Amino acid sequence: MLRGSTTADAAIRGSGLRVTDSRRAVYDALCANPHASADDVYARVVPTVPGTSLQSVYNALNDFVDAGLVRRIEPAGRAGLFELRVADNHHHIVCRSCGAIEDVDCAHGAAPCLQPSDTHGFIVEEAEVTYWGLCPACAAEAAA
Amino acid sequence: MLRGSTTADAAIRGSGLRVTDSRRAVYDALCANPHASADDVYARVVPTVPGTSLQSVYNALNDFVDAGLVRRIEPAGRAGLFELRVADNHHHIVCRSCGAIEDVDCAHGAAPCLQPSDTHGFIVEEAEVTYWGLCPACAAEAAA
DNA sequence: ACCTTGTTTTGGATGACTCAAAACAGCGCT
DNA sequence: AGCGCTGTTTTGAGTCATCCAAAACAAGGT
Repeated sequence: MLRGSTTADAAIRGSGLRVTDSRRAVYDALCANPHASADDVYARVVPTVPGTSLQSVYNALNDFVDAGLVRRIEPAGRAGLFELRVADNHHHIVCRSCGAIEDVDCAHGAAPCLQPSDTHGFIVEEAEVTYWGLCPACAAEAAA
Repeated sequence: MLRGSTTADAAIRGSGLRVTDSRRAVYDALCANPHASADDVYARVVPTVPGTSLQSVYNALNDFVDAGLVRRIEPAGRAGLFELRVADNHHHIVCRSCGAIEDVDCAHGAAPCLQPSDTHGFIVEEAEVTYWGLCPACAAEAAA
């Protein structure tokens, strides 16, 4: 029967997309790994959807992003990452050593959480913050 | 004689790097275009340093970055950009429509200009902010 | 002027991602 | 339950930014 989570079904269908095994598996993979690259997702999807392709994963991810179901982030120097948390203006903290990523809620509540000092006439729609540092494990290792 | 700017010479030599025509030209290109991709730099360098290669531009840019002379930024979905402003914790505002970029000084003065609400145990070294929006030209066009 | 060592050139390789056409499968309809 | 329209997946190739490595070359101290 290969039933996946019904929440995935609802989310996918609710976005006006057809529900397929492939998409369900991609959605579930993102639930299991909240900051996954396309390769990460593929690795999780392959065992349950044999014969699937990396391209299908990209298709599904891009469709989800277009539908507003998934958010794509791209820390400098890394492959794109996908996450299900969406539309809540949260940010990210990235470990410079091992690449670990955690969510950081916006310190100031509602979006946009910051205003630039000088907009140069730009209309600012969003402020994206990336904190760079060391995760606990790498910090401990560096101290030794 | 092909003399380039003496400020370039001083900066390059001051970083412990040898002064070459190629590097001088790359430095000058960054002066002329404060947010240039490797291709942009190459386009500006070729006319004055015939026979140079894109790889040489990459070499020079990477050497500059390693030496702390140049900063590399990478707005999501775009090629890396290089700038001479360094070590002053400024941020960027990027036009979603045409890709125009401007510097934005840190609203809160000294680095790091923000602290996350929850660090998840990470040691935060830097906060990088990217403002996304519409430049004046694209905003005017969108309004019409 | 010379020699050491850093730099440039050349050519190839990689990773992340996209494009496009043909095969396939949801799901609304009857 | 079956049909068919239309969206989805597969396959295979292609692109772009960037890097790697070996050989030719040149900056600058002696």
